[in-house]
Amino acid sequence: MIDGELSRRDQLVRAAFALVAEAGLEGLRLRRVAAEVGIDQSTLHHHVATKAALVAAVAEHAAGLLATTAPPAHLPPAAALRAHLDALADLVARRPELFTVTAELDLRARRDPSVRAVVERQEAGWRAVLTGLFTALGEADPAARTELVIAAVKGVRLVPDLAPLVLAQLGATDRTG
Amino acid sequence: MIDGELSRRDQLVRAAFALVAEAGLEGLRLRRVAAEVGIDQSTLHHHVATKAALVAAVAEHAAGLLATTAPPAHLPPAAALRAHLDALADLVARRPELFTVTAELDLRARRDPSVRAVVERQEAGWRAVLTGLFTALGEADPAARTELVIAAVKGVRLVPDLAPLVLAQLGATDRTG
Amino acid sequence: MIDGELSRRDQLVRAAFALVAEAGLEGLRLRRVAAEVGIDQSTLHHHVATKAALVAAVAEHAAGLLATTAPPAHLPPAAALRAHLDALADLVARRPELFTVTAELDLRARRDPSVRAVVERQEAGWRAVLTGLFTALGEADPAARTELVIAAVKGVRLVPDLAPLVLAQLGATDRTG
Amino acid sequence: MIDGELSRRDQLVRAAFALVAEAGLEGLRLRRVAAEVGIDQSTLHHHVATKAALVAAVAEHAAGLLATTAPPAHLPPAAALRAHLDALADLVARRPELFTVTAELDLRARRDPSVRAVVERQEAGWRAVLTGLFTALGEADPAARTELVIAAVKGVRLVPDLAPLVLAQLGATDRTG
DNA sequence: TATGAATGAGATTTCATTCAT
DNA sequence: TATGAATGAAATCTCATTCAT
Repeated sequence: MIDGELSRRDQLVRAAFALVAEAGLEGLRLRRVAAEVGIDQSTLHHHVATKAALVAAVAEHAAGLLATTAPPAHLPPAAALRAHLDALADLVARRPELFTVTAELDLRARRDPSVRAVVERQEAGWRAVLTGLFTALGEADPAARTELVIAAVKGVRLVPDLAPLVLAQLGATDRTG
Repeated sequence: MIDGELSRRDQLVRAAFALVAEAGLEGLRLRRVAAEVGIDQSTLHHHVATKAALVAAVAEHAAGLLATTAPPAHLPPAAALRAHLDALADLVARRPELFTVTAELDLRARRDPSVRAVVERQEAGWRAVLTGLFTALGEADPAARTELVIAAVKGVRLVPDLAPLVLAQLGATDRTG
Repeated sequence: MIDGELSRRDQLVRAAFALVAEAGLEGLRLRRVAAEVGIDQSTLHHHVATKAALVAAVAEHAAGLLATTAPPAHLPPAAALRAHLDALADLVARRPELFTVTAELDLRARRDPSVRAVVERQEAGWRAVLTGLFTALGEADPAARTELVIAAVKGVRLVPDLAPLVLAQLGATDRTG
Repeated sequence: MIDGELSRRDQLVRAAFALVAEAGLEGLRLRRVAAEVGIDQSTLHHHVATKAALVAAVAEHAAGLLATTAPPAHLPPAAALRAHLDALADLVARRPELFTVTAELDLRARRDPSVRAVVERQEAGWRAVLTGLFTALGEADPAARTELVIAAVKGVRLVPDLAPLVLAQLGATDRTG
């Protein structure tokens, strides 16, 4: 799907996404979003009712992008985990802004219920996948391993250069010896 | 030094800190900060020149609180690492807002040089401590272990309940066997 | 074009002009300008980006009014000079505020480059006209005569009643005999 | 009288005078005046009750400086006129700021009665001197000549470089031939 | 005489949103 | 779907002035 075929709404969401990556949610200005798409600021409201709705849409967009790292269902657990972590590393490298935006959204989710809903749904899915994998791998404490992975990924979000170094340590089966 | 003896400036910084924890940096309002301390909003500028300066002062305050988790110098490395992680877990449990504020500041640091300066200085110190410990412990890749700890801590910042679970996995000497 | 048909921007500029005449540039308040036109103060910014831009527009407006005193091109020099001075005297009598505003702008021009640009352009045009006339009249030192006229006009700006007395002395061809 | 012997009040008045020359009456800030003298802004109020009083004092100071151009009483009229114009030219060259300040005060006088009182008194004196001289010189219309001189001087105030050119034309006895 | 703290009034500007066209 | 004009609420910051010390 090329850019020209995107709906106005999608264009707006992507423009907002880019703006959040650049200036933060705090720096998000509807005027600029509209300008980026080439429409008037008041026209924007025909496509997105309110600023909060736009932010929620940005959250949905981000969740969609993150979902692409889910491992294929048919793979054996060890390979699936490896595939997932590789996909994450790849995504961090190719689209670092996505993770900046995610960090912004995590903070916003604390105060905005509609953002929280999206963020929590995405995270629940991720958590389920990881727990499933670690359980299949026979890990002693799959939940703990899961949280470590999630925390580590979230923690390197703003420093993409360090992501490979950190992610490489998460695939190892044994944690204590 | 009890609260009543704090300088007005310190009172303001702490009030701002609390407000950031509650409403985010985005929701920080000088009016409310002043009101919380019981002075006029114009008087606030008598003590803190500008909002940016206040935010920087909040960052300093946060850095100071985090510094209390540094392990005592005389401890052997294994105990020092344990002490540090325990102190972190303790701080997360007792003062979860500190970590919320830290997450806010990490994002702000991307755009505000004076906040960035404080945040980077704090993080550099932390990194040095961890790398020293892991080196002393004979870890194969002390830098990698350091980044994993930092990332994991940052990643659980907003979910204090999960902190023990995650932190418990970071002290283990062996990662791969 | 009657007042009711003026663009909002023009209405605002004229209201600002009147306010400067009354209270000085120092006393110019956007709130009052907007109120005078009957719109909200925030709407004013929809038409004029910034206060400085409004002041610059006022300067343009003043320059336009002053330009009406330029003598018709076809007149012989003596008549042209007389016509110009008469037009000036007439303008001083009919629109004394214009000259008050001009005096304000001359001072502001020292500090505001965009006002300076307008003021200097207007003055350069005036100077060129006068020098042309005095040269055509065979004056010994056209530049000197020009500056005397300009200075004298500027000097009586704030005392319209004295303008005729002063202007009457500027048309005389011979200055020293 | 050297600077160190000036009263605090005089120091403040001179500092204010300099600041008006630099930033205009509009840009006059008590804080800066106090800082320039090396005292606290609130201490300033022990010496000058109010900002308006300080401005009036600046006007007095300016009037005092202008008074130095009055011609010695004993000179014959022609020489006295020449002496006065020379003194003016000299003052413009040596202390151009004085004339900037004067221009500011003329505008302020329109709105501030206490400034107006000072300015009018000074101007009345000047007018009396000039009219006396032109009368003694047997001018046909001494009042008119007086106003031309006053206007011309006021008109070149902001362009000291042109002052000699303009002033030179004001001493000539004959105006029409 | 000097100061630091406090005040209150006010000013410009920004921004999301609405409405009529 | 699109727009330009308008709004109202709010926010930061400035500044002269006052008061207690």
